Amino acid sequence: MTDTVPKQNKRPPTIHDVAAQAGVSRGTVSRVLQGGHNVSPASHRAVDAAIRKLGYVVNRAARSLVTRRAGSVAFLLSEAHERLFQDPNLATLLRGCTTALAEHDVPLVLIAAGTEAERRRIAPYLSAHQVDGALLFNSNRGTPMIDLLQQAGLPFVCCGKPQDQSGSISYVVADDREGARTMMRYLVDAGRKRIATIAGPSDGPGGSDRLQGYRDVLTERKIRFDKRLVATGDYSRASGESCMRDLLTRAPDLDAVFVASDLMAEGALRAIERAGRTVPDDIAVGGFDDSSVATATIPTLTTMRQPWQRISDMMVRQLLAQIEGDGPATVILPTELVIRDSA
Amino acid sequence: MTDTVPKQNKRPPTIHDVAAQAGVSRGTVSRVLQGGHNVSPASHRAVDAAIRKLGYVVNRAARSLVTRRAGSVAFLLSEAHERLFQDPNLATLLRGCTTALAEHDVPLVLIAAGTEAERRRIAPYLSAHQVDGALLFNSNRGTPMIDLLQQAGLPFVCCGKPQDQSGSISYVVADDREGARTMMRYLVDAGRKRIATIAGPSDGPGGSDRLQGYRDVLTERKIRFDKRLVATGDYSRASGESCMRDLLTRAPDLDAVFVASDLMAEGALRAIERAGRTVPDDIAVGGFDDSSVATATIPTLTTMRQPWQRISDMMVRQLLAQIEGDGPATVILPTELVIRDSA
DNA sequence: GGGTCGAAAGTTAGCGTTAACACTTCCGCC
DNA sequence: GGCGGAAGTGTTAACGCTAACTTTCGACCC
Repeated sequence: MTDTVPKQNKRPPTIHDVAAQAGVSRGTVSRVLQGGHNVSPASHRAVDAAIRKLGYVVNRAARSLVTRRAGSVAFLLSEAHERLFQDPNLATLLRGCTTALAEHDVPLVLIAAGTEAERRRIAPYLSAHQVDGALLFNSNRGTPMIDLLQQAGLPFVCCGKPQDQSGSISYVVADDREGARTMMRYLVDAGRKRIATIAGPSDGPGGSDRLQGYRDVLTERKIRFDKRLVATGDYSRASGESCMRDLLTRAPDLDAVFVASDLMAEGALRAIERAGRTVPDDIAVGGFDDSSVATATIPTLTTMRQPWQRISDMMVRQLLAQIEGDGPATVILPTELVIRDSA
Repeated sequence: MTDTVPKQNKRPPTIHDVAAQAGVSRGTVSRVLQGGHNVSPASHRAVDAAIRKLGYVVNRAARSLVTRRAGSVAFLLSEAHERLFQDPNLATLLRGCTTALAEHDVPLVLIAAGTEAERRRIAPYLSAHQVDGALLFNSNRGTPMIDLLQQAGLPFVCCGKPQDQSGSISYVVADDREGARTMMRYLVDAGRKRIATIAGPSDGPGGSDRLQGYRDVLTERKIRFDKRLVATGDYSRASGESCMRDLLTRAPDLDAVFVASDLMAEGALRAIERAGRTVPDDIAVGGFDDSSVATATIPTLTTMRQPWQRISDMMVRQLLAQIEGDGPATVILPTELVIRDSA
């Protein structure tokens, strides 16, 4: 009379089973799991074979209990709902961090922390070290989340320069200022004389650095700064469009525009088209990000590529290092000019 | 001679500390943690007070070890890289599930499973039940991930109807067919006579249901089906634009178009504008999704809202129920017509 | 008054892993 | 030939929690 239930889930193998199979002690198996120091090649091979044979996977809960490490890190979604849904960079970063962490076998826990209520809810979770560290996107807008993390004594790494630089906070950014300079030099070298810019909010990602880069090159090339050629958007498509309209009104003779994000650049392209001007013949447009929209526009966008892959990797590396006891660090990564049709 | 290190991290309080503080046994504290059955009101209060006073947070690793439950669920990113970055619905769903799960105090682990290599890597992780269940987005394209989950014996819920319906698979979808009908009836009732449609790929989200809804209403209203009025895109902006161009060539007299996604509708708007026609006067445009782009277009999009909030909630509820032992179920949620400027 | 029952509480045995410790070898060296 | 040390291995005590088991204590009923 066999069991009627098809095949009941028999317990997964434990380190004990592996030890028995390999003919060694649990301790030796554990040592192999930790990297195999002080284990003879023969034992190592035996254990490896046993692990494969049994399909053994370490029980993270048990490990976590004794090591007092969660073995996972959090990605904090600190953005408000609306913004979250629109930023193509967030998706890119999230994907990059997930992949980078997978390489280290560290699960990524997604945590919503956009509202005050959410922050209150997760505070005990973080304080109790249910994760070993946290990754932050766009930490720039306000610092409540950062305060919380510091108070919890949890290692964390921001993507983007945090506003409050008082404490030593780890962060990874693209070189916004130099990137802006590169784009500007490209426009100048292409013979453009009246170059406008649509900057982002000074407290947003990139901060005022991209605007600063714009000014740097004007100075460098001895071009007079004209404040009529500067507009400030909020990184949304709509703001890019309205800023461009304003610029075209204030300075109809402009022949290029450096836009601080691709999304705004898309809006700008639209405004230019509606004004009956052409890109790039009348007006050259340079973006920033090389996000997914850059290839979707007509014409496609010439833009500065942010090295998201490397940014993710560095954030993860920095975070893991910090968890291991390293001090905070800041990493600045170079951007790359991607030439397409708009300039 | 006090310690020089500022304030070393003293151990967080354990259930033992709480018991001592409350003057009860560990068992009683645990019972309170489980919901407080068979605990006298007095003890319950004492334990609650102790928990608050000590700032106690349960150690999930220890709990997990003894309950043989991970206490977390996975969100599987089964999309290839490029698509992932562009789908506004994914971000919405991800956010919704995170929030819904937070309510149940269940962490969401993000797992990349878009490539074959990634799938191979996570297979043991899933088989070893390092998560209690999985949430899937867009399971439609192929079933390798589903096979893997079934093999691992892990409960899971899909967003969208899975292609392979052989096994009984839990899924949650918006009522695509009825939604399409609603939009179509709206267009017909508005006096449109030649209504075209841009459908999505039949193996994509929404499948052929939205196209079916289109045909349903034609039949219902005794309008002859004209295959020149049907184009098939791939849900991208670019495909919406090119499909619309085709439609305008094949049937210049069309006076409305029902587009199976907002992103494609955005492309369609563009094609219409370029063709020198106006929306909604010449041509009415109806979208599907009510994603973030719907309010960003000019004119804003009339569209069918997918109830992402409820979809997330139901997915989470279903998954948790399944983890508790319930059988699979399918949930179909109604969509809602959102009237804006394009129709 | 003895028996039964159930609620409320205490007691205890693990859950699977690691890390600290203890124990053998075995090698090289004085 | 004894001694120190290192490499390899086994042994064991936690880690914090839950669940099953036991105990206590009244209430209630015949």
